[in-house]
Amino acid sequence: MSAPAPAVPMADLRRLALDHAARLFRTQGYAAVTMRDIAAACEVKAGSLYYHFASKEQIVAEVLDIGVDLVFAWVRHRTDALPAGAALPLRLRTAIAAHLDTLMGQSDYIGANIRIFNHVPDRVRTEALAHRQLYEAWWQELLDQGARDGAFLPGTDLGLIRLFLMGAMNWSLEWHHFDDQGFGRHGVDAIADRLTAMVLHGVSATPTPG
Amino acid sequence: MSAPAPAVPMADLRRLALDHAARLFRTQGYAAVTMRDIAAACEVKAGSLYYHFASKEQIVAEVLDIGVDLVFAWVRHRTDALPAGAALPLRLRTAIAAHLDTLMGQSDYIGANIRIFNHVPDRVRTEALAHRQLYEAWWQELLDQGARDGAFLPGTDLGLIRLFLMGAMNWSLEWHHFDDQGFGRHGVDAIADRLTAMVLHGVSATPTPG
DNA sequence: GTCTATAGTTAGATAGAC
DNA sequence: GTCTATCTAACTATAGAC
Repeated sequence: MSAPAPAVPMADLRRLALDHAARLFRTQGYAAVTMRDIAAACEVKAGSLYYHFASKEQIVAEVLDIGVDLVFAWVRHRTDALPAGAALPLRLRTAIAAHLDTLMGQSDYIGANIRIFNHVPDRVRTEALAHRQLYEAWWQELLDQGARDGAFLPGTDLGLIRLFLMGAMNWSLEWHHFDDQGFGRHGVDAIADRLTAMVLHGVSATPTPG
Repeated sequence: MSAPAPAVPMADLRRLALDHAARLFRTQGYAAVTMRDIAAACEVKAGSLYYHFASKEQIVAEVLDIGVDLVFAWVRHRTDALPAGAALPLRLRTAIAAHLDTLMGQSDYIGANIRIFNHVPDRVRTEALAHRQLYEAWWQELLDQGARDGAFLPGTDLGLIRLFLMGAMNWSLEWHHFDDQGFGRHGVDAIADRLTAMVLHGVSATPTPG
């Protein structure tokens, strides 16, 4: 089972251009990718893109939002499929696996979002930030619900824990490659298990002090 | 005590240009920053930069390497100052605090390194990667030494743990701002304490299963 | 060491043919 | 719906004045 494609149907070139733009933005950055580059990847001429998009800014704005939509939809889909009373460790492990699955899978969209977010024009970034914050709020609520259920040590700053966790997950973009001989050999689920275990129980051989 | 300035003396404009280039690359990306932008920030004309640098590629190559040099020097300085027999928890906490101190302090260099690494020309990235790997190897050795001292649970994959930790630290670029009302209110040491505690002992209220 | 001026190239975007 | 052609502006880098 892998993350679904975007649900919104669209003209072939429009969808193809977004796919290629996401890949090019992720690998080369925002300013380095030209409308001619995107068009060439689609095997059309640059002028054709302007039938489907008003500007380069519109393309990147859609790419950024699709990235969040894809990962958010897949994480919700997987966690919604859990039994109603599932406890925090299982819910957390499932959400982590789904997030990593999208990052490490076929989605250039969320990779582009993470890598070029700070480098897009101000208007685009402001709107993309609002979109991203809805997703981050979902994670915060996952953790806050766990706290209400008594899953965490008293005094745990779950805002900070969420940021540490997002960083640990999103940094996998920098080291995970499906075709390498390194950590790509780990399955996504195995990596998710390790990260969940570290966040919840740590890796120290000695018990928590205090 | 804060991270030191680069140790290599250089002409005023050369150093000034690197400082501004690092800041501009971090905030805008690589391709989006022009030689005219860097020059304007230094209050000179673009042609003047070519007395000090052969090309834009040379500027970005130096910025990337200085970023690693700054954080590596500060992390080593702080950990070298520990007592000879310091155990892993203290060594890890000190290294994490030093790394975060550089990221959250005045250094745009390491911020630029992290944010534009994937978007610089191939030659530049290849050389910057080799430089970066020396620093990553230092962290791996820190953890491996801890393992030899019995500090970690048997079966811990310290390669993965290092990647999770680097991600949690480096992602602070995305949320830490000294002038905000958010997590910028936490001191660097307090954040380092929380991250060290999570990695070593986790945040679960219940003991490690199994 | 910094400047002006400019060569040569390429960018985003548009108009109108087909 | 895609094309060709093109506008205006901006880019890196260089040459040579000062």
